[in-house]
Amino acid sequence: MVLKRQYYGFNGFRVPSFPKGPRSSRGRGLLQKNVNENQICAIELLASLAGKLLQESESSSASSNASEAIEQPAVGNAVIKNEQSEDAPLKPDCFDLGSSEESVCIPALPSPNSDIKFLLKVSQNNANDSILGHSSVISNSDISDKISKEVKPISCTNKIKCEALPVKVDGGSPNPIESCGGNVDSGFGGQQQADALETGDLATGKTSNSKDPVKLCVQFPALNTVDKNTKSSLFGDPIQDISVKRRADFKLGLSDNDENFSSCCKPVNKSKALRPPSRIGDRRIRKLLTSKYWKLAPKLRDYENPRADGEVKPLYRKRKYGHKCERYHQDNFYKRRKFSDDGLIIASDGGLSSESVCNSPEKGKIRDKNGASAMFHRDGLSSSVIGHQSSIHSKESHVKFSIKSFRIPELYIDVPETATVGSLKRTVLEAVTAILGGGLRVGVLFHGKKVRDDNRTLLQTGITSEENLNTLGFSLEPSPIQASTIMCNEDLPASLPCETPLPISRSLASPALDLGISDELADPPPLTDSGNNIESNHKSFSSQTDLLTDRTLPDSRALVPVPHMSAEALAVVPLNQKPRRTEVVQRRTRRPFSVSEVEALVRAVEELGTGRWRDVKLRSFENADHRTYVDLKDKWKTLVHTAKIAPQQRRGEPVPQELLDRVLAAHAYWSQYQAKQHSKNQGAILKIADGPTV
DNA sequence: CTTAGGG
DNA sequence: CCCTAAG
Repeated sequence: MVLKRQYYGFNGFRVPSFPKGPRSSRGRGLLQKNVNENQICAIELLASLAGKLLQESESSSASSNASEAIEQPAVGNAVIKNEQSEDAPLKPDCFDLGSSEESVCIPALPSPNSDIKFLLKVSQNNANDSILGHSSVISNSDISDKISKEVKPISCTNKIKCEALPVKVDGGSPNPIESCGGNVDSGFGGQQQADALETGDLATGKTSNSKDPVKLCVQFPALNTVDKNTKSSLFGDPIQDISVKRRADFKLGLSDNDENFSSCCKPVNKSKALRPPSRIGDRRIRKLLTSKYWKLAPKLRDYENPRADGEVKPLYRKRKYGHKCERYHQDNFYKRRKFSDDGLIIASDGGLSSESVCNSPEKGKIRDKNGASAMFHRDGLSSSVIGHQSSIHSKESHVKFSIKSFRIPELYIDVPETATVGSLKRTVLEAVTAILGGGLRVGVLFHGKKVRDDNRTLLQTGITSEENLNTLGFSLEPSPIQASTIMCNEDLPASLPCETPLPISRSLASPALDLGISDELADPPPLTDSGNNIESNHKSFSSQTDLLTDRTLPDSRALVPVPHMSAEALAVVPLNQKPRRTEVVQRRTRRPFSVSEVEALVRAVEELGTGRWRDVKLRSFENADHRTYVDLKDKWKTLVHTAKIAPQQRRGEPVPQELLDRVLAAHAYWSQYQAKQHSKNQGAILKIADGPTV
């Protein structure tokens, strides 16, 4: 059939005139962020704290009475003690996060009991722009950097200094904490920041006043556990009866967390150079990880966050970023496991999730001027830990406990209605990150649903009125930290206005949130793309999970249940056992193509034709690293299908008919083209009357 | 690594 | 989206 050239405004279809670039050109190496290897996984950090705490209590129990320890913020306590006991002395200075606008000072020695307030200030200017993102990025890396120096690579001993907890993020207002250091690293966007600084100063940890900050209580989900009884809390809450009298080795045995490790630890470059030699092995592992096993994932977290999409770690990243991580983790696990015999075992379910948002009457609203500013004081991150002393007191007490959740008592977020969700996420992240030391990303939940569009404003999203705030929640998730500063315009160059988030937000925005389990059921037939069936997944959970249940995890509720079994089964991921769920792979999160993406795709295909997906990718999706050429090809496939069906049958974000028409036209054109080529190859010189000219 | 297709 | 066979 002859296509009307008019259809295509420009030159109509053009036969690929240029030869396929040498494959060599493929080498695209971007987003390779050097993530600190020592980046500490939040979970580990927390777990470590717990461990430290326990150790602490035991050691201090001799001289100091338990109450003492109890009175003080566990963190501070632990930190201090650590400092003395551990080899590397803590640096008295704080960690400066770099930008002058936002610096995070982490006092090495938080004074116990002191009501330290932390402020997080973000100037308006930065709220939506890159600066914020930028600083954020810097902050993270910086933190991890710093921490890495202070903290030994997490090892079996888990010596981690958690000086990172008390944090103050502020533009530079005087503050007790601030004395700890200078903004050595600052130097980013001085001008803007200067302005920013003036916009507000929340130096004093006072609640912000005139504005109605939204008070949020962020709750960290629970670290899993192994046992019952003893309850203790970290971070401020009195520790109740920590039965560990002796040294207890602290172990982190995350059943499904190994994945988190991978995401937290450090993304590995995906360049070949960094890849482990054996590809065959990779391949095998990959296979193992895939299909058959990924389904197990749901099981693990199925209880985690029922109504909020469970957090899932982007396991699929492994593929891209290498397998080093895997090994790394395995090693860790192995080590940990070895020690598990006489240690604490903390199993944590990977995602730190949080939700409950407490709407404080007084400060109930979000509004206010410019930048998003958040301030929160740390009465202590609180968490409840349920511990249990092993019945047998022989050598070392075995303490198994679970940390139900960590909480950040008060987190005041004060942002203008015009702030974007993305900035809100960042703001919260800043706060949380400062506290946990990075490695996390924040997800926003509203009405139980994840709000992924970072570009929507709170107003648009409806996160403004007090009533609504009640349904606002945040989730903490392990961050893949691919802070790709480079990837600013992840989206289509041409079509998208560059109001796109920014580096940081990118990572934040990346829907690692969807339960990994997401789609399977949700995936609609190859009709339309898009469609936010994010929520539809919940149901699938149960059914699906059930199938997957296995004895190893008697109780699927990742965090809650403390299987009666030994650590072996639970915490320590049976690394040594069968391949099994140790490596549960998650399905990539669904990312419906936006209209602009479709537009770009159509345009590219019109010009390049089908069959050259790599080129299409390079041409229009170079910066959209989450779109592989296969994705593009698949999308095209669905587009063609969509274009053929009745509009009523289409689902998801409607694609302009105009585009669909172009899809059909292009599809027809290129199909014919291909057919022609084919016949040629066969030597049959078919004359195709109106075929496109070559 | 890419394509092309089925699932 | 995933998985794979093929190239």
